[in-house]
Amino acid sequence: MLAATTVFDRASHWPARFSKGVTIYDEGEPSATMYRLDRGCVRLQVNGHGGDRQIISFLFPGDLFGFCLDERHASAEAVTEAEVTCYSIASVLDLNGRSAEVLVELVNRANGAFGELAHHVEKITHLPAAERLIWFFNWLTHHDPTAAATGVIRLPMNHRDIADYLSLKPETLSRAFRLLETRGYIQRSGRRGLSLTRHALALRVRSPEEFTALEARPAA
Amino acid sequence: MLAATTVFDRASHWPARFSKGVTIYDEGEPSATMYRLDRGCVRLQVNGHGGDRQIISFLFPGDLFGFCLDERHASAEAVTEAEVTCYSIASVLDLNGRSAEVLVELVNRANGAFGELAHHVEKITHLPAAERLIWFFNWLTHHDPTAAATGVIRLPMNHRDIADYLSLKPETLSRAFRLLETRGYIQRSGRRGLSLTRHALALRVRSPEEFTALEARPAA
DNA sequence: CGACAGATTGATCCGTCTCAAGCGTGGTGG
DNA sequence: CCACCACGCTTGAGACGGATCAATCTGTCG
Repeated sequence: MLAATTVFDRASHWPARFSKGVTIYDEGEPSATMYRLDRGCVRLQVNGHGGDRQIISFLFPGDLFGFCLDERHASAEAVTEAEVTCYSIASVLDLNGRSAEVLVELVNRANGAFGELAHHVEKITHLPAAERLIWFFNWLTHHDPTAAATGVIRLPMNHRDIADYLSLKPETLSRAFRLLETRGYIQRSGRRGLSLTRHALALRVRSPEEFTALEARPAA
Repeated sequence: MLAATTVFDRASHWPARFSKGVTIYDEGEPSATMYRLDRGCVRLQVNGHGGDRQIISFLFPGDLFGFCLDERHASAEAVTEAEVTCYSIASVLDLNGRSAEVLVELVNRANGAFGELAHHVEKITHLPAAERLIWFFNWLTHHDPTAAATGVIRLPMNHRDIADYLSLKPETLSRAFRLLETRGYIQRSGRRGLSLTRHALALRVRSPEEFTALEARPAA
């Protein structure tokens, strides 16, 4: 998967680093640079009127972001210290004249992001709090083979970020955490550490749909 | 704006027509064709577990859709009788080798859709029912210069579609309609016709943010 | 080790969903 | 062209889930 992104390495690029909490770009800014995340975690978000914030997606190493040709449609902020590779958009466009892979890669990435967001919307609007959280854990493990195998997750973001991603208030999220813990789906260690129990892992091999529908609703 | 889409007319293309309610493609299907909508209205949607449906976007003439290179990430259905131009994806990719505009056009469309969806999520998760509806009217007028000028709208879709787009139940949507009517923001004629009143039009010149925040909340 | 931001817990409120009847419009057939 | 029928929209009453407000607790970092 890293190989796929090296398509762009023939365009002009350079490394950069953003520290925790820093804004990488803001919605509405003109865009001249796109990024590939190499280490850390980044969030894409839309900031609403009254300080309300909707996190659109969390990005992990290997993910591409900011490939807008005109201006930024959302903001990007570093969740943790983040190392990225920056690509000049002009030179990526130029590269397209020489290599057809560029279009394929960009359009696939864009469509993938769109599809993922579409499903995210469906989930956060139709699932109750605890099931949204399970959905989130499932989604996290898709981006981390280690977590998928062992069930151990080290959350890079705080609860407020998760709440804004799942469209819940921190208090409600906290109650959802406790509910899943009580029911034996997760075990927590500290604020950022958690492991999916055998119980949850066994269920997770099936489709997320079945998992959430059949197992999270009824009381243990 | 129609001129921009004729970029693709150098690729192989043909016309097609779908009647009301017909599925154009389903999520998960392999994709070999992309479309430009010429007349009518199409909806993109994700179908959840228990018959729950989230409408991601309504498409209008001039809009491009289905430009996935591998498989469909969402379903597309005709809201009304719809006339489209179909483009072979293979030949669009081929065209990219000869014309750099192809990449620019596709990536811009994809990013535009992503940005719009991101904002849609923010709205439907943070706004109360009546304000979501106002947001929807505003969004509709962006796609129809005539409506923007006169304030008269002929809805192509039924209330159930609007409800699934705004993530509301039909009953709640109905109450939101009545509320806006009572407060003098809209007048309705029949099930599909409505006009934004002077009151609403005057407010609409400002940003949707101000409009929804300042004017829809307090009782008249 | 100490302090502070972030997380938890409890009590209460409010908006939307749900279930159940009545419409009314728009489309159909006579 | 009009009358009728059916589907979709409307309206009401009640329940429920998440939001809110406020106090306390606890990891994490200096």
